[in-house]
Amino acid sequence: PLFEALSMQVAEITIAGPGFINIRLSDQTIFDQALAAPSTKLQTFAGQTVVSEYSDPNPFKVLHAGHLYTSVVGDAISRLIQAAGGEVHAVNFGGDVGLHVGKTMWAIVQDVGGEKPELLQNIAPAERAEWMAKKYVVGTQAYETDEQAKTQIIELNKRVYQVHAEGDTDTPFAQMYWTCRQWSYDYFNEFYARLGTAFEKYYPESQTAPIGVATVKEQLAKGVYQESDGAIVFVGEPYGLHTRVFINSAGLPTYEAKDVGLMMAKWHDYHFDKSIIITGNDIIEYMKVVLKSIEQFAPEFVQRTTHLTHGQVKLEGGVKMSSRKGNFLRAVDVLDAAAKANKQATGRDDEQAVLGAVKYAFLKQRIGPDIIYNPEESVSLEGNSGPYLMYAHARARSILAKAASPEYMAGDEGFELQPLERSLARDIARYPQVVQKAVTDLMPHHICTYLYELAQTFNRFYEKNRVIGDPREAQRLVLVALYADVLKDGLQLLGIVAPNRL
RNA sequence: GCACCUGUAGCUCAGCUGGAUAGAGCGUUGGCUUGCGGAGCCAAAGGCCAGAGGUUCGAAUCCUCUCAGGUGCACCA
Repeated sequence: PLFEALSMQVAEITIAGPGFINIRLSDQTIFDQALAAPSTKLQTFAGQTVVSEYSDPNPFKVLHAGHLYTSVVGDAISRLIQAAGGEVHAVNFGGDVGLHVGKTMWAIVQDVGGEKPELLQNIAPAERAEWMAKKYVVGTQAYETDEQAKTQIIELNKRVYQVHAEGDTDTPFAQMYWTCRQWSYDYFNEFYARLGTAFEKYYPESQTAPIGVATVKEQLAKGVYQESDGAIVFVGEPYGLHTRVFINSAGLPTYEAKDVGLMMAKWHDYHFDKSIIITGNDIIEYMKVVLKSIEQFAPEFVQRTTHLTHGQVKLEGGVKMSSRKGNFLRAVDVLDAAAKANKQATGRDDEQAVLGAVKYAFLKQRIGPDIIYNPEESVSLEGNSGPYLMYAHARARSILAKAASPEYMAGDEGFELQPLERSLARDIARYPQVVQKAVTDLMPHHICTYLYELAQTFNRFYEKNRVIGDPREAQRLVLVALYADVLKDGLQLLGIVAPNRL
């Protein structure tokens, strides 16, 4: 029976040199596979609960290019997992407590002239995020150059923890803190909405910190963590890692403890089958230590966790950046550069095209190394770009709009494809395998590479073959429809909207 | 110093669970295109896959070393 089934699908088997056998599928088989391609359902994550953490901006600070990048990548990966049957919960972790908050709050209090929450109303809503970012820079500089300021900032940092511990919403300082904190979250939400991504839950460090502290102290008693110079640390050397502080000598949790708390909170909330954390690659070693420490008391959490890391976003031409001075590449700088380039290239303002351009430019590259972003190239309608594929999709839809909806008659005897039809059908048929690879590797760029190749194959076909009015119109229309569907589906997996008309 | 990441065409990148002649885009050069949205198509030039060893029938891909660039190494996040 297997042989019989095969013989229906295989057109030819040839020896193709030493060690190679070529098996040519029948046109009917290729065509059937193409027909099934756009609607294939993958099962890799079927029935699994997946927590996907990415973006992770800190309240009281500005969103930089890296946040834009990780948001785009994290969104695409979440969509991939979802497409493979997973139930994805996108979450976001950020520091609403910690030294940077102390620095910013210190500068804010200085700037408005005391702990007077009513004075915050002088800051116009549109300027709040920018204003706070500047205060962070001022606070950071003061912390480094002014001993007295440093002492005050450390004190404020403790007070912020206290505000949380006591549930303080009344004192003037607490009111200022809560107001500014909310400004940050408003600013984040607006940004994510613009990108077309959304988070189910924010895990502020103020929430994970107490959990982390409790967990670390509990495991301290069991010997997982150790005391050292008044701090609580995890000694990583036995595992080939380094030692890190989880609770500092002042008794405050560091990022490490907050991350431990985050892991516990995620588990408590979701009982995940898989936990994916997407961050910059500067914290690879850090994360290894944190995970190794958790592995000592909750190995299954760590087994289910994947830490994906990516490089930094740099603008082509390389502007020197210094986060200390606050003149690094911000998320809006990237979007503005793309919008400007798009306006120049097309003469129009088109938010979807700009977003498609930026997302595609980020996603087409393998996750890992730094990415060099070129705004002009990203918005170009020629070459391997988001707008090019969006256009390709619109053009295909336009062909379809001119014809009656295609009907494919299955089971024709002696069904044959012409060479350019065949290569198009073959490329379409490959789609599920490509998505499968992207899902398995958690690498969206495979989809980009494929979609662009598909568009090229289509253009070669389209160059030489009339669709409407041709004797082969019926099956060609089917191919065009499948092509458009695959493009739309693929772009959608990347988080890119593919309108029928541009 | 130790650890990790990266090194493929002029530029930006695919290809990396080993397999046929290493592929795209941009840029350069030369053609095509009165037509379903020509934003395209065809072709040329351009590579010691950083370098050297090793494993293998076979290496851009795996291992070792060297070189170059980047990042991280206790109370920041």
